[in-house]
Amino acid sequence: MHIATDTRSRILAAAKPRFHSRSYANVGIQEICESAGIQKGSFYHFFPSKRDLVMAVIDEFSDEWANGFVAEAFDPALPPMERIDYLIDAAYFWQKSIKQVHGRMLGCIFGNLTLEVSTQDDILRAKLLAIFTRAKSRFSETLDQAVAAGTIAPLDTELTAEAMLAYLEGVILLAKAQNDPELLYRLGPAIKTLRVELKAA
Amino acid sequence: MHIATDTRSRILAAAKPRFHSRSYANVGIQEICESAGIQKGSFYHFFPSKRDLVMAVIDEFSDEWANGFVAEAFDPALPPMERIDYLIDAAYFWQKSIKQVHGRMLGCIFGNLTLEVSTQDDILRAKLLAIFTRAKSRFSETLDQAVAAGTIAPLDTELTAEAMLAYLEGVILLAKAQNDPELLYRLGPAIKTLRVELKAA
DNA sequence: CTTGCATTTTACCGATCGGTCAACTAGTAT
DNA sequence: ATACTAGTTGACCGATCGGTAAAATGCAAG
Repeated sequence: MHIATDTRSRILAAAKPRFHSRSYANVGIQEICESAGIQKGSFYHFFPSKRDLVMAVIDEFSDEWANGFVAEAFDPALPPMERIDYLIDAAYFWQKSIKQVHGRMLGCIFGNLTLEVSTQDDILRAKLLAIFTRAKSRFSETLDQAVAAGTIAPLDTELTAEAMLAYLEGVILLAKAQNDPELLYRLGPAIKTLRVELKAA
Repeated sequence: MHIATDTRSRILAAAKPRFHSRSYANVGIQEICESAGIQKGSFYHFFPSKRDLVMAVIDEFSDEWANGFVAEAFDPALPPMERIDYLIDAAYFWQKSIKQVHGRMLGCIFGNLTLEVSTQDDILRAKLLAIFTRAKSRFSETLDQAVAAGTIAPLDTELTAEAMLAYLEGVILLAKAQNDPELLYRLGPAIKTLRVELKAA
């Protein structure tokens, strides 16, 4: 591991907040290079294309969440339904802290990118879909355990998990439209009222 | 009303499907002019800027919906909660028919634009927020009537309406990530299970 | 000392971006 | 006939886009 790989991480460090706070199309390679103190040719030594860069950014965000709030929230030591509360809380506080620093509600980078690029780039769409699929399984495992524990009545855990994920993304979308993370606080807890019944056999 | 105003509508006709199927940044004025058989200078005779164009596009979509499916769905003759079913159905069939023609799930242009531009352009954000606010009040009126009719137990109709709107947008987002409108069919009906309780006084 | 490889720099590519401007056309009203 | 105006044209602006290629640099192993 050379110190030189530091260049790659400087590029990522410059790209991450930009893609999060603006959009895929609105962030240029040149700007990233300037911010990283790098020449454009050097950028293309580490990333074959802009798409590869944003995929690396997606991975970084994904890892950050998986090892951070998500790991805390989906702690097996917590009662299942409390994990969902925890996740909503974490999302709220995160968005709120970003707004305090940045002045704006930036929302979920996965949702942002999905709506921007998924009709134009199937590879990016697949990448983002994989993120959502993983998130959904965290929810469905939790719901399975809640049903097993008798905390909630039996339901279609797969579909309800997907519904909860959709709801979370939707609330973040609306909060972004209002530039106000407080909407997450007001609407977040209702996620637990969502139910998709089991289909009769 | 001159025939010449036909130019303006040709511009809009070219712009609408493009902004819907791609993104704000990815659609250029030049492309729109070519598709409309128009010179660029002519475009700027009718629209002061790209932003004004997209606002006109937003208005057109909004009017289309308001006079179409939304008017049908929120028909006072229907029992309140059936109106919501109707709206979900309409959204599903619309997305499905677009996919059949276009090959892709395009989603909701208001949601798409919101996530793309709302950190970068407060005027567009305000415009989109107004769309959502109007949509929310359709939901909340419906819920008010459902509560009054005793169809559903009392709840916070304002917040529940907002939750339902968020859920709808979220489901469309996830469906777009999967490029599959069927998700709307599977998850849509669960919208009626959402509840935000009245705050104790 | 040399070979080889990873990294970086510099200059460049054609294309496109949103937007401007002055000249021109056509129809209308006086 | 003339003057005014809405509409249209085509050329043009500087800036930026994503990406490329070749030469230079630094470093490490033989």
